[in-house]
Amino acid sequence: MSVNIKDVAKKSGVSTATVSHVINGTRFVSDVTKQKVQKAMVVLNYHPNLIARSLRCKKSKTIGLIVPTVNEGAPDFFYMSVAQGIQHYIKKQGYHLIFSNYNNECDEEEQIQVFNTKCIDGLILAPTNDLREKVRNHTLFGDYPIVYVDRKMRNQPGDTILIDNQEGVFEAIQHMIHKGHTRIGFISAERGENTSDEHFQGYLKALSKYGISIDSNLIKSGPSNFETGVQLTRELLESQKVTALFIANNTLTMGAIHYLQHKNIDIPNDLAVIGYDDYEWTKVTTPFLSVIKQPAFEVGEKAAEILLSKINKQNSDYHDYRLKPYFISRESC
Amino acid sequence: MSVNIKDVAKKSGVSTATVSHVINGTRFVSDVTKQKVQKAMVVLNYHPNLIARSLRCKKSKTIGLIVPTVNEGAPDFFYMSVAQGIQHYIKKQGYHLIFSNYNNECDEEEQIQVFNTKCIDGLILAPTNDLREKVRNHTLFGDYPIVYVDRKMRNQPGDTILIDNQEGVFEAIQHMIHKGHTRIGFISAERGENTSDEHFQGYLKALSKYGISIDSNLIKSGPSNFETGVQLTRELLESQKVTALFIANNTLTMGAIHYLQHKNIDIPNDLAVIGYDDYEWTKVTTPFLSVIKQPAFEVGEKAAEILLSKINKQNSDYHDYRLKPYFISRESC
DNA sequence: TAATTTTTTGCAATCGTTTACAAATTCATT
DNA sequence: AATGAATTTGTAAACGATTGCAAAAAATTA
Repeated sequence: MSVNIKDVAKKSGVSTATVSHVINGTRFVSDVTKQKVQKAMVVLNYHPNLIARSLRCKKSKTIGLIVPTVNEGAPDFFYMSVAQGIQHYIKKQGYHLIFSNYNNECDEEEQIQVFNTKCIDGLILAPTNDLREKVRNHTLFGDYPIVYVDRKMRNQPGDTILIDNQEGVFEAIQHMIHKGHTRIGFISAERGENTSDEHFQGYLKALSKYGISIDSNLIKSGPSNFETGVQLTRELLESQKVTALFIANNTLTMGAIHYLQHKNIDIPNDLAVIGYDDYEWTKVTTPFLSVIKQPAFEVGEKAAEILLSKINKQNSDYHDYRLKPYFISRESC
Repeated sequence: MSVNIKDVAKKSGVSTATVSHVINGTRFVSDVTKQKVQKAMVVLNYHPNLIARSLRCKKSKTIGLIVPTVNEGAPDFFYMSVAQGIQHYIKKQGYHLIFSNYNNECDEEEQIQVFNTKCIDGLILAPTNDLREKVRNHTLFGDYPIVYVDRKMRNQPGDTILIDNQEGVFEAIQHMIHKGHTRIGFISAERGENTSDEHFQGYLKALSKYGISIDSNLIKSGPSNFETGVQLTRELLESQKVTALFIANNTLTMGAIHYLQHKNIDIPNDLAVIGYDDYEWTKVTTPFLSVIKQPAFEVGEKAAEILLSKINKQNSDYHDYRLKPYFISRESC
């Protein structure tokens, strides 16, 4: 792989400038020389060195991605889909993705530092809470555009791609109401994060739209893990009479479903259920689970689209973009 | 980001050579100048440009990864874990990963071409059948080391990291036999791929070790999808009397479990079950599913380890490495 | 044919590092 | 103080592309 532009130039009897212009179409070259050059390129099996090109042009055609693709040991499917969406979009434009998943916050900062030296053209980042604080002081980022996904970064310029969490929950609850349910349980991750808060808002909005009063006994929340899902579901069902249950988090949904199956509760007759995230396991349950599906892949695509448009200076003002989740109606409600 | 080594040199009153040597520790520099240089670097917030370095050193500290992380629209968790394993290992060594997932074979070839121009230091590749044929003719690869994962590439030099498929199945079946089962159903993906063939060998090996005769009626295979899993399980259970069932493929396992839950079959009393791949959904089923877990993360780590050792010329002969799956004993068998 | 315009190409600097080679400085020795 | 050895630094050429500027070649015109 050590054949370079000079070799091609020599072989075809022209200057490197001409070869370069043939490659990039950046100025007129007569047909006859163009063909000489092209022939030389295939004969020598020449491929331009992108590193040299990057150095000269100060464009690497590479974007960085920093997301937690692994969460407490387990792979985080949401961010994986985001990554795939990005990949899908940028590939078409000849861009590359170098990616890096962080495990803790200190790590995250370090990753950004590394990316800075890599001359990335842009960055897609899912910021932790911690990072939001830190970045206020340091000059952490280089002078490339940044797009944030899933979480907002208030004190920093940049676009943000978000999920319309409220709308997703609203639709699900509304669907339940249309089916005649009025006592609807709601389980979510701990309040405080903007995602769970928005979920809760969606729940309230739907109930109030249809004039159903809020019963705080039907509302539970806790840390996002399997056991809590089991636990909260048990607490809810043992103490309250509900005809429908919405769980606003995938891991909690798994716990809930496990409990319900274990207790042989007839879904949807005894209890209608809508869960969160359309992962593979929702197709194993009996009956198949209706869910709110987050448009993770689309988030990735959108992030990539916005980022590339920023890189190419096609627009310069910052926006938040909210993508609507899908309600996937299967058999559980 | 336009502060470069010259700026540092000027600021600290030394030559760029000295700065470079301070950065890399490549020759002796007196303490006093070393400190001047280091101070200038922090004051200016200097970070060496890795692209320039790559160009000069012909080392990019970047490795490429080409795997099908998306398979028929659905994310492929196996390769995702592989990717994470790689990531985990190379990060510690200061390497980066650029990755690319292919959807069809022609795409795969193209991706390799692109990587060649990126000056990757090494490549990790899950080759398709198709690629194995193609590569015979072309000079497709650059002169970097290559490590193959999951599938062998016979006509090309390189190491291969494989899973000991036979051993995994053997252990599972043996476990069933120890529990007293003799009529053990076996469902796998279509024969022909070396993975399914190895699965089948494991089944045969276990049965013959314990002197259990082979009954071809208990052996089913078909394309890897949910419906086939349902279908084959039904066929097996309706026609044969079996007390245990092993499914050597995750998607087929999902179908099987769905059928069994739907039919209200008592696991493990009516039927003991061991499935394939320890994905999240195995913890939703009632009872929790015992599985053969493929060491995907470890495959990634091992691939990275071997590749980096090749890049650093620490060894030069090619090997196949076979990693043993884990048998995870839960409640279904 | 000479002058002028148009078409087509080449020269050489540049991007930011690393590194072979050599030069300057310091130190010890006589 | 002059010499040589040891220590410490600097100069400048790479790496492989792109591109502003200008020159050569061809075509047109007078």
